Amino acid sequence: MKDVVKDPLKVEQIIKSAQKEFVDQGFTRAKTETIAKNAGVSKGLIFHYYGSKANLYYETFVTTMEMITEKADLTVWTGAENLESMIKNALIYKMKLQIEYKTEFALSMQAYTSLTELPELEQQKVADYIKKQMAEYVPMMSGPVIDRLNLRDGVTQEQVISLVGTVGSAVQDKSKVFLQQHPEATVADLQPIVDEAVALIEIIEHGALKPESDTK
Amino acid sequence: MKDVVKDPLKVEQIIKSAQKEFVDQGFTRAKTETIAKNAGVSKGLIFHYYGSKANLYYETFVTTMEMITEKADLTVWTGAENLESMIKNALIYKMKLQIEYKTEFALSMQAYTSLTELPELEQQKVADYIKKQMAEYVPMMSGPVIDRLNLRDGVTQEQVISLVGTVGSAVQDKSKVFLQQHPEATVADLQPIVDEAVALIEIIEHGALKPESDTK
Amino acid sequence: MKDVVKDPLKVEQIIKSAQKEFVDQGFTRAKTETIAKNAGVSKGLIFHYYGSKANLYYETFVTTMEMITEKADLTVWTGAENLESMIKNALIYKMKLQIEYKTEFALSMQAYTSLTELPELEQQKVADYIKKQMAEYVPMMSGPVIDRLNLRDGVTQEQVISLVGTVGSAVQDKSKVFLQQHPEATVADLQPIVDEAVALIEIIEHGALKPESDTK
Amino acid sequence: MKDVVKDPLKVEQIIKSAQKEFVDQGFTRAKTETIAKNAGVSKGLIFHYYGSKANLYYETFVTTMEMITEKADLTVWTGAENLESMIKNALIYKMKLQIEYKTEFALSMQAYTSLTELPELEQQKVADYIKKQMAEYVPMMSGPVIDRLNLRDGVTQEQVISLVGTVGSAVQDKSKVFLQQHPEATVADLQPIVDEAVALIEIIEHGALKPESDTK
DNA sequence: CATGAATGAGTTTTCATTCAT
DNA sequence: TATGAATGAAAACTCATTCAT
Repeated sequence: MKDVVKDPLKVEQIIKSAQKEFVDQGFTRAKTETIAKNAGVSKGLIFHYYGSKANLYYETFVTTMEMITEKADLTVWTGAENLESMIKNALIYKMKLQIEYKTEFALSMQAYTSLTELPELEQQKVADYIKKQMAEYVPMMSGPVIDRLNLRDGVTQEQVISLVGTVGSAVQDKSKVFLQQHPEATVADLQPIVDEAVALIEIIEHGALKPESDTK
Repeated sequence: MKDVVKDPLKVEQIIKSAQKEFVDQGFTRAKTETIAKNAGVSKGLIFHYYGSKANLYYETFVTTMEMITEKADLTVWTGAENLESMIKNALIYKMKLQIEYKTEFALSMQAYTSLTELPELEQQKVADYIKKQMAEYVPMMSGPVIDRLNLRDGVTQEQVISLVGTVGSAVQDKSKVFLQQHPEATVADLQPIVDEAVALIEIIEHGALKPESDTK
Repeated sequence: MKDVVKDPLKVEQIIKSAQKEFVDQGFTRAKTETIAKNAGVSKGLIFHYYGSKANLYYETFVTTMEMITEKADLTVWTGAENLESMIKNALIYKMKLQIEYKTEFALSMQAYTSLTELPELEQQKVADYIKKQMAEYVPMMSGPVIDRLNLRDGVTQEQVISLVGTVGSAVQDKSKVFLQQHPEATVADLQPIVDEAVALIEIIEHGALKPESDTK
Repeated sequence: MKDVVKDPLKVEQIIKSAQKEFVDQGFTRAKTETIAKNAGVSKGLIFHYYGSKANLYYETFVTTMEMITEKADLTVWTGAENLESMIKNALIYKMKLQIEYKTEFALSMQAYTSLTELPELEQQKVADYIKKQMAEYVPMMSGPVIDRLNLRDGVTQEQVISLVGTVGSAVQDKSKVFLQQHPEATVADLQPIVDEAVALIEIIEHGALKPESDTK
């Protein structure tokens, strides 16, 4: 597929249409016909560009992930003074993105879930991409703040990252469901979910930090 | 389908074969032909019993969930003195089950993930089942112990349940991946995952409980 | 099939159930399962007795025809003085039967129509039966009256029989449709159809008979 | 189905092949595979064009009816001076068509007969089409001549139309059977059937008209 | 004799993919 | 390069028929 010359405009239309269809229908029930129609191109072009539906999925996924990570402003993670404010900032920022790029986020969250629907090869490729991303981003995102935390004896940075990550995922899940049910929601509407999460982070913080540093 | 007389032995063989095929291939790639062959019955019988592949999935899922919940010994949850030992006991017990009933657990964990592959109707039915289960079991399992905990001011039971549940899910995910990669694993092999989780719970406990009670 | 000992009661139930199902659904869409269930016997027995669905159809058809012709009181045809009264009597009598034996009549009328749905062999057998019946009954029924008619020169008995038969068929068709739409209809409700037909017969009579005899 | 672009040539081949298969085998026993093969197209294309076998039947039926009515030269009906010559002309003309378009006519005559084989929806659609056609054509065809007839007192136009129609149907039935048995028959071979029918019409005419007008 | 659970051949239908234009 | 009509392999599903009990 590498040597096929692609019209950037059409690529954009195809990917956008594919994102929507894959998110709405899942990989299996998504129809290339529908994707092509909504993209305003022919079915043939999609296969010309991407070779197969499975590879279209992979490319759509990768493109989407790149777009998301590109938009991600790491400073909201790295600039915070304590866990609580970091999470709060990060969550709010993420929710802004999640609202603005609803479909893209949904796709990224659905990817792991869609794995079994894919053929062997693409299954592997998507899984590898996710693994690579994880390895790269999770520490990068939380590390700088974690470094500055005054952890209790016996508590490791990895544990804190793990707990925070877990809570973050849960928040993202809740937001997704909420956004599916309220497509016109704003950040304000998601505030309760943020507040809930922040409260949980507070508990974690209290449990992870040395008493003297356990005051904000 | 309710009034079709079913041979319990064949039902068992079919469900078992279906569990394996659905777990291995996912709903879409699973072939009724293969399920029938491995169950030692005819394709026709499966349709005679279950009406459609989608409904076979639903019935397989429900049967599996019932089997799992039936095996679940709630006392491991309800009998513990503190969060840490409760989680420890529960996790170890759950892992034993997860090893013994690898396929069943995999199916139960895959269900949510398979939703988009199912036709509308079954999608709804599976989702409803999951929702109902959640509502029923989560509080029942963690409630009794949580009740006895001496929570810090400002920390609610719901928050603790939420945190513990989140960690539990993460452990289950890790175990599943591990078991896929090491099909012959024993509980001992999963011990590191348990230990990790227990450490996280300790942090949560420390963060959630009043200082005076925060010593075991 | 001849050497299979059959329980007369069960035969009756099967035939009755088969008549209804074949009439309601047509041969193709009729299900042996449904026939067996409504007959209160097992599917197996039907095949034990009749060997195949197609042969069941044939036997049902023949039994039905025999029942109808047995009930037919030929004197209503043979006793009349003129065409008009013959037809009138005959039609009314036939309608009584058609109301009383709705399903049986419907089956007999549907038979020709169902031919293409049958396998070669039964197609032939049903067609032969119809042909034989026609050859036997039509002249027997109208002959005696026709013999007594004083036909115009150039008008043959065959022509009159043909015209009368044609009108008779048309009436039967109309009655059937009417009975389908008004299952609880009585002979009185069908009177308009009879009157219409009688008027047509009057015209035929007028056209077929010598002027001097053309007055009742 | 309306918005699928269809190659007129292929449509023609498919419809032609479908006509033959449906006439030869009836709806149920007709195989889409056979239709496709004889049409020189793939099975897939037929479903692409028509969506289902049942709808293919409906479209084949409608196309056939349209072709027949298009070919029908109404002047043969409307131009005649008296009943007898009208029928004679019409029958002969119709038989020419029936010979030339044997399959098409056979399909049109079989339609009513095939109704029970079709799924509910198509059953309805075909029945509706037939009803609509009937309502539209019968009066148009016979009306103009009937209008000019000098009917006896007590004889209505409707009655004459009814009788003539009945005879016409009977002729068509006979011709169809004859043509099935003698596929190479010409109009001349069908002459006896026409003559028979004309004789019947004469009788009707004699019976329906005022004596003074009852001479040609 | 009678049963009805089980079979599997036979069909329809779907849709990713191809390829002539 | 782009199209989209056409393909046909792959699967789900049906139901008459069988046969062990």
